[in-house]
Amino acid sequence: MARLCPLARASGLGTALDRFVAHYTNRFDAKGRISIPAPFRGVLARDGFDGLYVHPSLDAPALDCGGNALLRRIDALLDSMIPYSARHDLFATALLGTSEILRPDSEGRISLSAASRAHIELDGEAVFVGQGYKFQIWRPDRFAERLAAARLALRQLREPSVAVHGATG
Amino acid sequence: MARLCPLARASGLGTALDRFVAHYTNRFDAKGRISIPAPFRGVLARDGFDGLYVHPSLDAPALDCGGNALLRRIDALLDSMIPYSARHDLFATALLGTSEILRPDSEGRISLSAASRAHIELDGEAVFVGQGYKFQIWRPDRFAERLAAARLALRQLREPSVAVHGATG
DNA sequence: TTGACGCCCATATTGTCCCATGGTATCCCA
DNA sequence: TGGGATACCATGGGACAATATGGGCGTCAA
Repeated sequence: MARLCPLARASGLGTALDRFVAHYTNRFDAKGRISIPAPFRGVLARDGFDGLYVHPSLDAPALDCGGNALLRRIDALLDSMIPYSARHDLFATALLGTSEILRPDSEGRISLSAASRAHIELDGEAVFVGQGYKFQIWRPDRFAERLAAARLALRQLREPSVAVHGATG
Repeated sequence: MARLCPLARASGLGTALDRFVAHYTNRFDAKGRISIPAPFRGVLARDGFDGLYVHPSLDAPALDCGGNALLRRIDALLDSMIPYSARHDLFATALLGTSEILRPDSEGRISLSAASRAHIELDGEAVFVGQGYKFQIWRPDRFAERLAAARLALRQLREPSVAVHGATG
């Protein structure tokens, strides 16, 4: 079984119904396949999207993944623009041109394209990070850095005057 | 709307399956033929257009391709302009006058006209870029440049001041 | 005749489907 | 409460199908 973060294990969030929560680390096999965590597959099934919509994250070295909920956000953005305008085409290129619709196999595995793997420099393992209406795929060490930075910022926010190293989570 | 297969209608997949998404790089063979990516062929088949409508892009060194959905967009654009106006005739010439209708062979390949190839300086390889209701054909290096620009523009539009570790949505 | 084009077949590669397996968590019953 | 049985899940690998690509051949028009 995939390694589950302690928070999810303790709270039972791993079985959340309609939102992607918690994070899981899985391995790529020799064929380049990787399992979508079962809880995420459950969310996708509820979402009604028979497949997985994937595109490079705009703000992070990661891939954004989801179903109809994610697709609706992209549709809303494009529909707000004038068809056939330069602006529409530019955004369609960034959002649709770099996307893929993957079809998980019967075991719930996907094969990421070479372009997607290269974008986040995936190698051997990947972390699936729940983000509510979508989830992200990270390179493990990059995600650890991001997580550490987030925690540090949180501590500093709560106790600005206390030495960071002494704080306990 | 294009006809939806029963599965797509039932599962809500229609909006995804009827759109050109992702991008693929294919090669020209010695005869100047190139394969339309299979997923795009599927969208075209669903669209019902017998052939492939192609014309030079208005704003980019690329070719716009599609079926009935693309033609409807062009019609709508022209209908929004004053008939016989200079503007109307200009667009009609650009969108209709320089277009061609190609017949893919039994393997799903097309042969672009010399004019079309010259327009985007195609040589050896071409990138097929999904844009929803249409797709574009690019020279690979030009597409890489456009993609970088598009992603930058989108990032700036969405969140002018992005938090380092914030949620990306 | 010659070259462009459509149609057919061949092939290597890639992707998909199916079954197997080992490990882990969960459940059930004593 | 504990221990065994069971279900679930990630992972591995073989078989098969789909796809991109190469090339031959006949037709038609210039």
